[in-house]
Amino acid sequence: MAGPRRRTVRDLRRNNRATVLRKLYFDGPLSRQELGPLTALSSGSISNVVSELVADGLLEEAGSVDSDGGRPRTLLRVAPHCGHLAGVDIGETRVRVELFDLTLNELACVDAPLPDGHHDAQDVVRIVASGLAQVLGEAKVAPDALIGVGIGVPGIVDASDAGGAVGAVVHGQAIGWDAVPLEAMLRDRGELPPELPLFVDNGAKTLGLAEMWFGAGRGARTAVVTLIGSGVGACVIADGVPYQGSSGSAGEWGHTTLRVGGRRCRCGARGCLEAYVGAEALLERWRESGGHWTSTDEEGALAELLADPGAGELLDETAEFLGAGIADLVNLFNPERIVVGGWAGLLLGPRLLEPVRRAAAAYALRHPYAQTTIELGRLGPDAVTVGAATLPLARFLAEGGAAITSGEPIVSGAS
Amino acid sequence: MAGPRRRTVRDLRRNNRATVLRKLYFDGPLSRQELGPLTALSSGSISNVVSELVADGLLEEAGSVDSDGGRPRTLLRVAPHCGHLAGVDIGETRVRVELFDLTLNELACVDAPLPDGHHDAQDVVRIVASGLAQVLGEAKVAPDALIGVGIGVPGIVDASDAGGAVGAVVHGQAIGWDAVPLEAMLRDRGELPPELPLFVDNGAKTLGLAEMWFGAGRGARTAVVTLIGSGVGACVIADGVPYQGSSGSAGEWGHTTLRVGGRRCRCGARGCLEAYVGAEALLERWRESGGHWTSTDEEGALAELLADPGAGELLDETAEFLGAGIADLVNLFNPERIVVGGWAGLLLGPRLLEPVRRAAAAYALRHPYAQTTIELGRLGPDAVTVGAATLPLARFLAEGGAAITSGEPIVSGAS
DNA sequence: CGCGCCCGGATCACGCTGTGAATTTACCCG
DNA sequence: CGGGTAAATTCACAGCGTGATCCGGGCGCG
Repeated sequence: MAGPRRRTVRDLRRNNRATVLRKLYFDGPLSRQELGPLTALSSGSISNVVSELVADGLLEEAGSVDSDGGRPRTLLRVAPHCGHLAGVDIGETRVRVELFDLTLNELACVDAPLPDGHHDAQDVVRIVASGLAQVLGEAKVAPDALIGVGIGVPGIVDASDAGGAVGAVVHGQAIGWDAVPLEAMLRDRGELPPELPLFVDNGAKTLGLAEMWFGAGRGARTAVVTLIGSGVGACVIADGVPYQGSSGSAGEWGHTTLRVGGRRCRCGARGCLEAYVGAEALLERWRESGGHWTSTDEEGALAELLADPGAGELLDETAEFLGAGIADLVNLFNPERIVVGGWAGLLLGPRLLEPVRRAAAAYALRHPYAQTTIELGRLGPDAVTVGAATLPLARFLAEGGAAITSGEPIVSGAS
Repeated sequence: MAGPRRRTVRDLRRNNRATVLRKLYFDGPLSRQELGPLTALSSGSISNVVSELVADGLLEEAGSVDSDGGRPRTLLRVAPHCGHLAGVDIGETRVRVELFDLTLNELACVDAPLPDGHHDAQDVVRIVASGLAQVLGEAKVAPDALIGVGIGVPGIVDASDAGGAVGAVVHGQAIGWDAVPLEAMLRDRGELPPELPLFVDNGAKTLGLAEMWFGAGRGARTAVVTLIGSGVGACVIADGVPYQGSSGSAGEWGHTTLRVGGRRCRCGARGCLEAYVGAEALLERWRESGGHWTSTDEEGALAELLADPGAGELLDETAEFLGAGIADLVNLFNPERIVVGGWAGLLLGPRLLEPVRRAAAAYALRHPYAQTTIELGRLGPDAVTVGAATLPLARFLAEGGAAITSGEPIVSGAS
């Protein structure tokens, strides 16, 4: 597979650039002085690295603060407009393209509805490409000012190079995609700069990333963001980076078995977590127990369920299943934090969180459970684009903002 | 917690030493010539690094092979006696201390039985210390020729520094240990060289490591080694290193819930995997369904179960549970390989492997399942010591064989 | 038997790195 | 206007990997 790759003394500089850039990105404006201890670099190196970064336009000065009686320290920050990022959310019902500056402020956004059911991949690719062109135009950003594009898709993304096609391949049963070489198709249109970093990952994972960077997961080094919507998924963060597994399809928590031989799940197996706590399955169970609703969308229906005093038992049972599922995560991953997200998760949260915590405590081992907190997500489902944009951003920071041209094929899931 | 640490140009050399050392360790004798492409180092660097390592006594020449018409290449290999490793297995019924050379050949071994039930930690520590002294004496190895000691314990090892005590703290319900600061106790005896690297980890995990290094897991970068004995555990390897979680207690697969509200498990929860496929639980279930045995030990009893033609249904059910449990691992971790080990796993393997594969295929998602192979372990339960010795060895290789003196507190779980 | 060839390995000049002390710069205060 | 102070830069130094060059051992050809 991948040959061993470690190189020269130049990489030191790249790493130090990355360290400085990251520190400055996350921990606000800092002076060169403070940067030293924080990055374990000597004052000399800080000076060199910073002036290089300033020359490259990645850093800018941001005022200064007095230092009693001496030269004031000048603060540094990442220049928000030194590059732009795009996030794409390919959902089951719409495509959403959003343009951000480096600090992930929204600059422009377009939404394109998608007809129900199967989506011809070619069509979707066209929509994405024109959406990108549109947001760039709206915000008056040149295409080569794009640092990278992240795309969240509904389905499993295979980052392994199997199949011959270069780049990410998407298997999305929900929208009828089977081994769609999304990255190659997008590139082949020739509208994007040929070397533009392109990242494709599961939409649930990108949502999880957003939650980790800017939501309830902030600060945790190892965490699991659970996403409960119509179906159920999860995004596992180990040591600050998404855990990918051998082919990028790790974290399929929804199809974890909670009852051997139990309810039939839409994946074909029996007793999956999703078959009990996914919104679709939950409503189905409500109907079976005599519930009914008038809303035409799942979201409204679920709200009606929550308002029904007769659904208490159903909800308690759901909490037990969800708690047991979370306990599995606690036992297997031993995270510091578990975030319950997804539109259904956020809707159910206020009602279920406490019973879920109790169930998780009962089902999990004491020791790892004591290390974990279970919290509600803080970001809505629209954060998929933000999370997707996070992918090229992470790469950008990790490279120290270097011109990304060389070697290493750019593939989804690259950390 | 841990401040950011990255340093100087000297680390480059350390890394390259490590790369060369590792390559040579795993892929047998190689010439300097071959080493170049394999480590992505220039011939000059290879020359420098190798001569340094030879001067340090870590490498030695191992014959030469003709190169048609030119100067023959001299082969290099790691010097097996340039250092020694000790592995300790603290089991529920005995302590086992084994001494290895660098290639993990056994040099000496002592076994000390432990009385049943609770074990006073102080006693165990004494036994370990004297065991170490004994194997060193038997093999005529000086204590400072020890590269490090690895210890496998039955219980959860907390590597986080909570509690004030420096070093690994062990929570072992099975032997009545609660927050035993094993590392500190061992060091406080003062018999070991004060800077000797000491690693403590769960015995199941060290067994898993052994399987990864020398058994059925060889070559896989991400894998899960499942360990079925009286109880059930697992060792998760992500990208070649053990996945630890936030406090080192990840991989508690045995207490994953397979049936919400199901059988009571000895951990207190209901429906754990262990409550169905652990040997203890399996025998219990056999008894409930009318089985009986004459052996006094679980191993013999399990053999009798396997020989009983009337137990077919029970075994099929067990296979379904085990398959579902493995499917959970496949869905969550997306490994390239799953190894079924542990004494009970190995005993049940020939009978159960096929039905387990079928069940796993049914319960897991198609895509990740297609990426995985499910295999039997190849190492017996005695490999705990080998796996434990693997811990300091990994550190030794990662440090490029550098004198391990400085900085970084030496703690279990350090990768 | 001797010569030339060929290839593995060592050497060396070069450009690059981070370090840390000395130096310069910028601002406040009296 | 000059002294004091602390931030930021500069600079000599040691160390690294690179890759061209050099050395030397053994084979095959004449």
